[in-house]
Amino acid sequence: MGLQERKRQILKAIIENYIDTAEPVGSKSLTVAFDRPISSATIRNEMSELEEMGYLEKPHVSAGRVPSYAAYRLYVNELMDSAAGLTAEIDAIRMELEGKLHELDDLAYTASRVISSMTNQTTVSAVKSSGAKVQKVELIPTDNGHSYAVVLITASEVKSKMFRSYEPIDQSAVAMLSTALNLALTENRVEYLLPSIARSMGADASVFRLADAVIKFIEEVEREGDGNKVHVEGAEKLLNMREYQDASKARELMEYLSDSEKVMDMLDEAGDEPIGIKIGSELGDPRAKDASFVFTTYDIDSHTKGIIGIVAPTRMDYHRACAHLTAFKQAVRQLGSHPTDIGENDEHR
Amino acid sequence: MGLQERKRQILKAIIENYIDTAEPVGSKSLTVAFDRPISSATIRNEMSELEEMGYLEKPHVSAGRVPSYAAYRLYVNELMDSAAGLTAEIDAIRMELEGKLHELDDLAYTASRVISSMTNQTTVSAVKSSGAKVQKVELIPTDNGHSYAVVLITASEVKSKMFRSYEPIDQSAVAMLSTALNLALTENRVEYLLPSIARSMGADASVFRLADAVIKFIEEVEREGDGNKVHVEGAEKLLNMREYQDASKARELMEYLSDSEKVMDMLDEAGDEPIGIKIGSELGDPRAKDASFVFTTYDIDSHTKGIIGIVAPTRMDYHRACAHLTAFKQAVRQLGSHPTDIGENDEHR
DNA sequence: TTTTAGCACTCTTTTGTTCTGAGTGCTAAG
DNA sequence: CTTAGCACTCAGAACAAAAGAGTGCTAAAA
Repeated sequence: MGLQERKRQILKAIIENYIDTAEPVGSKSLTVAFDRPISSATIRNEMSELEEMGYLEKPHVSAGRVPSYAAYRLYVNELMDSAAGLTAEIDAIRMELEGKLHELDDLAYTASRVISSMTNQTTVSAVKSSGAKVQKVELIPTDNGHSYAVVLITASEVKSKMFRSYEPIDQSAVAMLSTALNLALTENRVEYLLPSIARSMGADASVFRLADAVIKFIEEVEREGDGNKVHVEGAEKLLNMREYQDASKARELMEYLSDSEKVMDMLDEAGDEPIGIKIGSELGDPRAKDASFVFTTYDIDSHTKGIIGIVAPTRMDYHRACAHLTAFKQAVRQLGSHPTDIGENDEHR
Repeated sequence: MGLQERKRQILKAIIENYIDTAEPVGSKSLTVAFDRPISSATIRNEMSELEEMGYLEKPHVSAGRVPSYAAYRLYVNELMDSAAGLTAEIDAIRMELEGKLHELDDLAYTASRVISSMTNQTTVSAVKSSGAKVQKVELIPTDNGHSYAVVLITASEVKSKMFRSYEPIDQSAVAMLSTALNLALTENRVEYLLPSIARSMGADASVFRLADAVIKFIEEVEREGDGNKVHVEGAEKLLNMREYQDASKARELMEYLSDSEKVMDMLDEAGDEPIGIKIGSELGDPRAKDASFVFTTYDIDSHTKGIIGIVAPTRMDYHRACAHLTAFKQAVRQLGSHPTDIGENDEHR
């Protein structure tokens, strides 16, 4: 159902104008926007057809037109100059980003801060590790004699936690426990370990309790990975936008952002496209119906994926957002693909 | 300069009324608020004196009166029913809190979420560890042969980080490095270690680099402690408040909250009072001049302090806020003072 | 001396009205 | 098919009047 070339041009101009000004655009203001000038009347005709097709709406009869959801969808799919043709700008952004993202460590957090301040928009980011397999456990005594640091190592991640016990713990029993735990890990039978420990060293209750706590921690790490926290950065920037001058509108959206596991879901669903774009109702929540989310996912390691994106009104500058995220993605790849001599990598959460 | 009893009563009534309604309160509406009824004219007289003394202001001549900064200060200092007389309510809140805060682990984050949702207000929290002394380092090889988990143990905290090296690292050299590092730690001379390592094992560049990275990490942990991140929870709740219906007002305050190291400063300054209250301009930032911050600090361990507080318009319900924070403080104390058999404790950041 | 009723006065808020301007849709001519 | 012209619509601004809330002051009552 291809749109004729001129309609596309007009629609594109309307959208970009609206993105810029947040104000309904009228036929007159468009006459200047073309090589061969067209009269406002002609544009009006086209506009009214575009309206019939569902690409434009008017807030009221004597306002200009405003792009509809369908228009934005079309815009990002077909009309927008693709990020591909933008290498120069992207390179510039990437350079700037690379200067600020030194380590994969804490990437999600840092990146959301940096991108939020570069774009002056709200960003949302999250990290999820799944299927992480704990491969090794270390029990490290601390000097006072009754606390233990427990360290788990998964494919490419360390997690640690401190446990304290009221009574001192018998050293040799802990050594045995450690061996047993690691053995159980390689054999994948951690869950059966506790009873047998109870049998073999039942006397020493404190070791048993330590074992219990450690096993719970192992299971938790394997089950939940990284805790899946979602981080919203620069929420206040939404309040700069025309469409969120109304406090209760803004509040709704912010609630959606902070409450939502939707972001995690997107990470799960995210296909292979480099940049994902969810427009308005595609976000699947009435509170976010006037917002869009442009995001990208990236791999931190084989078990850990990250997602980061920009949230803004539907009339956001998709082009710029894509550029930034593309640049980010490149910067990460470069950061990751370069296990330099001592590359610092992720940490505990 | 004690205020006569009746003036105090009237002022208190005005403040509490205003806290409740956010609307200037007039003389008439107060006549009902006393045991022995007083006429509105009398109240008007008192009010106008209170105004002269600087406790009341009027937005304009035919509105009621609004408490001034001085009034709030007086209120929290003298007028407000002290939290002490509230044990029943506090107990109830504490019970609820205890149900939700199981571990010191991640306390700052969890607590801010829980308190924000209980009070329906914005909370700010932060953790700072200072003077932490790294006492032990473990270098744990992971199976692939060229990555190392490095674990630091301070007084009561574990921190870990993964380092990768491109080439495999010689095991025995690492063992030596580990010994050297721990020795240097006990002797407090980590900073002198690197050159001597370079001398003794200069051949093996990868070990040298690992050493370098680990030492940097040690220094970073000792210097910066926990990274001092400030966490703001429930920012959107500000947008429910009358005084932040204006988006740009709200934006300013939110900017202040997320940008600010002021919270950290407060933690540093915080004296021994159980609850701190900063009203309006006391926050020392024009962006926060119409807000107040009620906060409390707590010890996670001897090197780690936390702060958590509630942010709201100056006409916030100080009483309730204090009750919640007092309850929180009690809950934490109970959590901490109870190093049960296996008490789970804090983690890496 | 203190309290209170009464009343004039002030100033915001609300409501209603008119006016203006932007932008459209339609018609008829190019 | 495009464009000029024009009547029409409607939101928002500007203005005016009315309503309402609350005060300050005065003079009488306690």
